[in-house]
Amino acid sequence: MNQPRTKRGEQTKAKLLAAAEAVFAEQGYQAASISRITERARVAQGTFYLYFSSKLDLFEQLVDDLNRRVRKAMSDGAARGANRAEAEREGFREFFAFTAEHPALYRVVREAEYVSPGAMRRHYERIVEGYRDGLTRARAAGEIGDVDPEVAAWALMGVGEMIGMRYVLWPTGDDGAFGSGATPVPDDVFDEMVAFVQRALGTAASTAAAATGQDPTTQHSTSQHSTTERATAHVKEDS
Amino acid sequence: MNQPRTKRGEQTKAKLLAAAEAVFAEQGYQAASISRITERARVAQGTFYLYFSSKLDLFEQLVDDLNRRVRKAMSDGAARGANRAEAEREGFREFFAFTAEHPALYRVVREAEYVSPGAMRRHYERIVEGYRDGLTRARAAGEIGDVDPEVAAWALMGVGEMIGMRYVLWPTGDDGAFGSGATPVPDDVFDEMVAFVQRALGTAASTAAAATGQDPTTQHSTSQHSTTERATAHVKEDS
Amino acid sequence: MNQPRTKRGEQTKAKLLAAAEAVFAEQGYQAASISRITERARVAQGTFYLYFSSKLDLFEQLVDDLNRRVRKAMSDGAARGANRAEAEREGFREFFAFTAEHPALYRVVREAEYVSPGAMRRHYERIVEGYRDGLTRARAAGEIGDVDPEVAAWALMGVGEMIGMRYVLWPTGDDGAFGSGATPVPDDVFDEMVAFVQRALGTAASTAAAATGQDPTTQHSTSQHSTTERATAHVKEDS
Amino acid sequence: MNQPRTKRGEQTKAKLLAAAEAVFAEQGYQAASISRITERARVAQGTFYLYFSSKLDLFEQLVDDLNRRVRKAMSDGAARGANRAEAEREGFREFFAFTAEHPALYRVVREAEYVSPGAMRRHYERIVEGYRDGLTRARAAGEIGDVDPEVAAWALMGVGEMIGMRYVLWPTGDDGAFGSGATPVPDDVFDEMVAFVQRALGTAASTAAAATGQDPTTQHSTSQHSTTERATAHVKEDS
DNA sequence: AATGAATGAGAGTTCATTCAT
DNA sequence: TATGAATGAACTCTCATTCAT
Repeated sequence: MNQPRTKRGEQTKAKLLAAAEAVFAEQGYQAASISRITERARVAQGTFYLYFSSKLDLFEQLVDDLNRRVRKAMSDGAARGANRAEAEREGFREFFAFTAEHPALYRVVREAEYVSPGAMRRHYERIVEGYRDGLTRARAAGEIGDVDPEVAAWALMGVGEMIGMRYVLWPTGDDGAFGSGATPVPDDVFDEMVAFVQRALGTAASTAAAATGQDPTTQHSTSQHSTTERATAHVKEDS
Repeated sequence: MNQPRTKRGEQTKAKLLAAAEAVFAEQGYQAASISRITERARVAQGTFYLYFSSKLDLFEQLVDDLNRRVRKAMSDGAARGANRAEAEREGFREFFAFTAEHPALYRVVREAEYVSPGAMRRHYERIVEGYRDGLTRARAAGEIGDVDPEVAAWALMGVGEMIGMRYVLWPTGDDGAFGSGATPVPDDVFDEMVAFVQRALGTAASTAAAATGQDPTTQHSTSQHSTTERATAHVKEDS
Repeated sequence: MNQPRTKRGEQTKAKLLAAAEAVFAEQGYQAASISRITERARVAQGTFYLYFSSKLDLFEQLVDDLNRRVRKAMSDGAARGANRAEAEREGFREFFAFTAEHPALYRVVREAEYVSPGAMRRHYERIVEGYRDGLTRARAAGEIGDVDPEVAAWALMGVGEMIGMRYVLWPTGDDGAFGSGATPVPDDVFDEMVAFVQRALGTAASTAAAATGQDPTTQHSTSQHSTTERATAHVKEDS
Repeated sequence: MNQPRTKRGEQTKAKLLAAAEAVFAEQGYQAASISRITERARVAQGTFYLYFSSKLDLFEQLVDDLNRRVRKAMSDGAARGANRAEAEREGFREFFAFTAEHPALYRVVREAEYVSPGAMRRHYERIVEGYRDGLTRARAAGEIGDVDPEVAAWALMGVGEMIGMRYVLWPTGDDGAFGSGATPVPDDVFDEMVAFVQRALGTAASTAAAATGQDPTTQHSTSQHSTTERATAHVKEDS
């Protein structure tokens, strides 16, 4: 409920947040009990209420915190790109990396509609806001086609969320249970998805690459699978 | 637990499923209690266990049932389209209509990760399967670009889900609560989204329209924003 | 929460009410826990909430029920009196008898200010109403002096409550703990109190006795139940 | 736990007692938490246990303190009276004034049966002791009738408590909640109550007045009901 | 087929109290 | 003297599920 006023208190609150993230990721918000969280944090149950007024309060603090961090990661990634196309690619790369490292955010937000609609909307809207502003600037700069930034931003959000869910969070097995080691998106899927998005937006490099016949997939460094070259080459041929 | 053996039993089970859908839509799966469902169905609590072995069983039956119906609606919509582009458009139209009419499906599936991962994956995979098969055929027929049908199908699923969430289910106000009357997607947003998808897929008509610069928005009446003019250029030619 | 719909349910609710009265009498409302009540009633904790929506609901039902019964007892007692003075005496006699038998009412009502102010006021006001109506009629009939029925009724209520607390409920010892066997008011105290009240009201017999210098307290023996016949026998002689 | 040894300590303890009185008055003993009390006193929770060994200890210290002060107020009031009748009247006046100013005492004592029966009995017995001694002396002096001082003292206590509760503490509205501004007893009710008591005791002036039939109510202004005329007949003669 | 009473584990939360600083 | 973090037992209440009728 109150902010910690001593170092010890700060540490305790941090322990609780970390434990909560872990427990939420494992069991989800509803199934996670305060007692399991405090147990994992190795504090007494009563201690929880020193720093959070309720389970919901914890939830909202955690979502807001993770949301801030995922947006930071995404914009840092985008900033790393030398051009619009690279910025898009790197933003998504960071998004998936964050998802792999913090599955709690992802899962808990999807569960949040009935828990805290406000927190859920805030989460999506803030990410979309980032997309939208980037798209608006890019359109003004002629780097992308004449898309509606708002609608496109929501569409991008959807693509990222669904691809993330399918390829980052789902276990490879077919048993429907969650494996412990969430894997990042495979390179070929990632490239395919980026190409999908860039065609949808009419991103310049993509178009240019299509025009020049260059294979734009060479521009990224960390590709691990050889199957991705073909990913967006077709665009030119199609047009 | 068993299938009803009499007409009366069938009606009772149907009442329970309808009540469950309504209660789930209002409160979500976790918050919905058997007693609230039986109350709404106007049967005694014990009656519930005549037809469902557990709350989870009900959940899975309901999700599977709604999934079957939404896929039917989508494929009926797509079949109505005279060409590929129209099929895409009409499929989405039905998807959003179904979402507006059955918010329970939507909301409950998002909550389902920790309730029944199997049911959740099955739901998405079945829809994606439909997309994928359609895309595979369309690509073979040269109606769309050279996209990976699997990845593109997941991306489409993501776009549909997110646009549906944002524009069909969220109330217009900013209060974060859910209004009672879910509204279908506004026309201009719908057009913009369809155009986004068609550019991403390289749907034939779309590309052609983009090339000729024609404005085909006259085909539907209620478009409101100027950003949509180019979105569906192909339709005219198609018609 | 709901009324029982079967015989078994009725019995269970009755068991709960009886157990609650006993536990409230022993420990008071605040200290009594639902689990102690259900334990005493030999039902599961959850059963409690079949018939009461909360601890407070139980409290209010119990207070209202006991209030109804104490007023019945008092008015039955008063009706037994052959004249005004006897009616007063017998009403008080029943009040103390009820207090001895149902200490829960007494104790719980005094605790109720912060629990359910409404229930507390209702309790007192209903009893006072009975007094007030009786006094109003008595004054009209010239059986008592010219007192304000409302204020006098509250004063009577106060006398009864305090004498009851002191002489019925308090243990004889000085240790401040509660004995198990609450004793009814000793005869001499009872007579003294009745005389006090009758002087205050100017009850006919009392005044007459005062005038003639007789000591009306001598008229009765120490018996409590069967000895009452003669209790107000003098009244007639006095008048 | 210990008595404060410094000026600062004394102030802190005083702050705690004042805060406790306020919180008890607002919420009652059971609902009042140490943390709310220390919060209101603007000290840390741990500080509480420097001066009180437990919540119960605080309770008993507070009750004893307030008891001392109410008895002082009452006996000061009584001493102001020029004769027996006036002493009675002024004692009650102070009692109600104290009740209005310190509702905590009143309310908390009624709640105390299960909290600290000892403190409760002590509270009542000390006040009754004062009444009893006064009545004993008055009877010896022939100022009142031949009443049993002990029983009459308890009856007076009851009258005072009930009238105080009804007319001082209860809000005028019918909503059953407590208003913030407790009002002292209205004049007419006060007069009526004093008359009731004086008739019960056979206070000299009262009897005399009754005999002469004089109306002495003109002495105070706000009398509202006609039923009070005869109530304080003696006063005139006394003045 | 249908009822509704009964269960009991487990949830979130509060609180008087202790203790290291 | 004063702080505030930490404790853990105990509380009220909910719920999916079982069972006798």
